[in-house]
Amino acid sequence: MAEPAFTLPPQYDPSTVEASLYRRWQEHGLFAPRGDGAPYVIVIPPPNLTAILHVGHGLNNVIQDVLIRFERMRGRAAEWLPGTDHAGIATQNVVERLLAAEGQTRFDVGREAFVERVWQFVRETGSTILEQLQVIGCSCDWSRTRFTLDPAYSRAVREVFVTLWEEGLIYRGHRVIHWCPHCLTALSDEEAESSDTTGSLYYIRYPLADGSGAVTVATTRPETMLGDTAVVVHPDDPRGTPFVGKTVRLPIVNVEIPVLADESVDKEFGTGFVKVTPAHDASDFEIGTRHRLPTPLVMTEDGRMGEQPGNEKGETGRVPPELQGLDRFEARKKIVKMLEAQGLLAKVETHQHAVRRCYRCDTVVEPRLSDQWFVKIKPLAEPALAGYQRGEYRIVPERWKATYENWMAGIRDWNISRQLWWGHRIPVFTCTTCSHQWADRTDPTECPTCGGPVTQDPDVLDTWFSSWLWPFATFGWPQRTDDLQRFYPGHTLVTAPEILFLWVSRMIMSGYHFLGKQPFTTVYLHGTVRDTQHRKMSKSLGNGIDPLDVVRLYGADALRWTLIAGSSLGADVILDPNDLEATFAPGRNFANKLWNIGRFILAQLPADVTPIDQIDRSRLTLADRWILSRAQATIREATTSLEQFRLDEAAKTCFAFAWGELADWYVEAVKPRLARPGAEDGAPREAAGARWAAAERGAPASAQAVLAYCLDTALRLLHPVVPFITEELWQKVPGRKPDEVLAGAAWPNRRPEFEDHEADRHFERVKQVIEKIRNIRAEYRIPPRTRVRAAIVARGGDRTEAFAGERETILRLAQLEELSLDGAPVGVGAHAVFGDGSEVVVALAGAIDVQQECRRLTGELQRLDGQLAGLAARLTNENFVSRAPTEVVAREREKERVWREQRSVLAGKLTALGCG
RNA sequence: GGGCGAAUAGCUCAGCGGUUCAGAGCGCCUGCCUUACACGCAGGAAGUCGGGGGUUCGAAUCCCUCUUCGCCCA
Repeated sequence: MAEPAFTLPPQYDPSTVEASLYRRWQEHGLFAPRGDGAPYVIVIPPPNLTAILHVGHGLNNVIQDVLIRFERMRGRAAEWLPGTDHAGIATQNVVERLLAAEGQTRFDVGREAFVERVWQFVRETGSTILEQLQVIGCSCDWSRTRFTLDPAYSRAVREVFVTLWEEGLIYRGHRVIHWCPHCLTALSDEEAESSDTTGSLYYIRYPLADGSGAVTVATTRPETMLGDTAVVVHPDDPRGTPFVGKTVRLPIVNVEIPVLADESVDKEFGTGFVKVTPAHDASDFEIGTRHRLPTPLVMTEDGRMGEQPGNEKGETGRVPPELQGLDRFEARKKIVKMLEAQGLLAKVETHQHAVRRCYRCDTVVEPRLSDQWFVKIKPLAEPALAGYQRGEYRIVPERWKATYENWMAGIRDWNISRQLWWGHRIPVFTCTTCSHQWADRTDPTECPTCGGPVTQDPDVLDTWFSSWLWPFATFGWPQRTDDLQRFYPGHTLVTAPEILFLWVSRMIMSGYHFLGKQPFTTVYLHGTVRDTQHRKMSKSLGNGIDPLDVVRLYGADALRWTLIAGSSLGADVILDPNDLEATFAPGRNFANKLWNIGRFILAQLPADVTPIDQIDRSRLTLADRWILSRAQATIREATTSLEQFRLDEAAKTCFAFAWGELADWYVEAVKPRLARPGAEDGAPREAAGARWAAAERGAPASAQAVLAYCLDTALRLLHPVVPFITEELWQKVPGRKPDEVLAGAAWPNRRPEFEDHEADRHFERVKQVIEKIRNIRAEYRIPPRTRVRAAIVARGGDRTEAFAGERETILRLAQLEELSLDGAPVGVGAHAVFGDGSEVVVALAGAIDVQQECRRLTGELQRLDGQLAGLAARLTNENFVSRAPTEVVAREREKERVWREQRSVLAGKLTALGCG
């Protein structure tokens, strides 16, 4: 072909191609499952509809995209189902803030108008994050996008609730739950996240009613003392025995409460005496129940001190006027002061303890006695756990096994009611006439028992009570839809460990309970994205990275590359938000390298480039055979790595092939062949020194075919990780039909006929020769332009013919003017000796410094002697020879033989040079 | 208090029983605008694989222990 015109710009500019490539994929309908291959299903962990894409989402979704693109290319009917969840608390909070900006509260506008307002918000911004996923290249099946408040999805939620109700698994619990005073709702155990906090432990004296002294209790929450109804001590604690049965006078409140014995008391904690606040502490509630204590609430729902209407047993007067309405933390300070003034504060210690906070707003959770709906979870957990133990699904990495099993075995009932307006209204109805209460699949107009008027429970369901149905409600359950038949059970669930309990385990439970099968076969738990101080990236710390900034600066592929290549199985990903350049440049550089590999190769290819399977293999050069063989190894390794979720390994393997082998060696090796003027396909040529080769070996056409094949293979292999750049280049490969798209192309098949261990070995030697010559050149500071003469003496397993076949490669890449292979001396020179004894000599007449050369070779010799000594020690060790596997011993003996050969050649050189 | 994980080159990480396995990327040093790429090419320096003990013919690699850090559960 004519002098190639490099029409492509020398630098890849992602911003000009990404959006249109994404559109192209969508127009081709590639993201919906195609063909009749076995399905491969991933359901997305639905982000909050209020969420803005952060780099954690980025990691999570890019991993899913790599997997789905890989399986799609392998011919599976790939279904990656996207969507969002309605995020009850988070969304309600956001809209309440919008209202607050207008000077209103949700109570001002009323429930119906408020919910309508939220829907308006959802319609305006609810799909923001899904659109952002497209920017980073996610190939979700947008035709099946779901939302947990879709009508069909809502029917599934209701069906599940009513079914559980009918099965007797839903009950009304009167107990102490986690209450968020900011969100004004109950939370489940999993939504109240505990964190270790440095607080104070206050020791308070409670005077005995009979004036005979006092007992001292220790507490981290002094304000709860207003609700104390007893003091307990362990029955075996000798310190307590004299006091059990007496009463103390509760300070400030000024009521008398009993001192009781209870086995649950930890004798080691504080003084051994524990105050009991049944309405504001879960374990105190249990103590209270055992001893039939009253349960006065002393705080309002928004976390202020106050009597609560409906306070049982009509007890009032526990909160003195000066504390009424005071925030609980203000009250704590004031109560401590009051106690101090009365001489009742014994001491204060700093104290490490766990404090639970609301997972949505970070407010300190207040334990609070209340009535809530609970799911009896053991009957759901047991089949799910049994299925795990039968191996019906697995968790990767496996180290999560113990955590998961322990949690499932010790699981506690699930509080599913939330005092919110945004969400699935709980379908429990009560007759105002006869008090009949039931759950209903449709909204009743009258009581089925007495025909009286009915009211619906005002609360909504926990958002997780809808998202735990995600793997099947999204496919139409409870309808027996085609999608459900086809896509349930799914395959891979990719998420972060922090929602293993909150979400993953519950999906598994609901899957077993409602469909009798695990929802997916593999749970892949990836790491967390952190900054260089290993802090989780968060908005409040300001250490986050905006993925869209990265896309703007370096391209989506650079972002994806960094996230995938930088995170090994389940390990955290450390990124530096203060140095985006250092963090993402490797990805950008790699994309640009690929671009230039493509730019060069494409410029070499004729429009009718020969397909690799039509090439006469006998006409391939050593370099051809080598790169073709390397391509097979790369296909094999990348495929295996992806199958094992080792995405980083797959990425790095392909990187090494494309850059380290194809670009650095093969492309360089074939340049002379491609540049040969007038070279025609199959035309005989005079290959200087190619005595062993057939005359037509190494024709440009075969080089072109090999280049085309290797480029095509590399692009296919890398496509799941860096889809944009690979697609852009692949489009330009000759012979492409207009409707062909890499995203819809096949994963490369291995071609065993190109696996060639001999070529691997021989070309490896050619590379070493070149590297050794370059190394000598650098050491002797030979200017890059200066061409020198060199000689190779092939010994042992090395073949002169192999070097002869790549003579031009060696000449070019080592900057030689002449290469001798016939053992003829080249005069004074620098030597290098390989294992097996093969020798390289670089002629350095004039430049050579004999003393330096002696030092160099002596160093080599000493290194070799060290290695030989180690080997000898092993081989003379009878234990080693008798106990080590025979193949290991044989390998060591072979090594010794080769190194001895190398040593003797080296020693000969030293003698010849006259070194001391 | 219980459980899990991490500690390998200046940084971020691979390697997890066999010495040409002490590696990669970034950074660093020295040369190069060699007609695909300076977001590049070539060469190079750099780690007693956290400390100690043990198992083994042989240990970054397995076991114990200590130290430091992180996470989860109570």
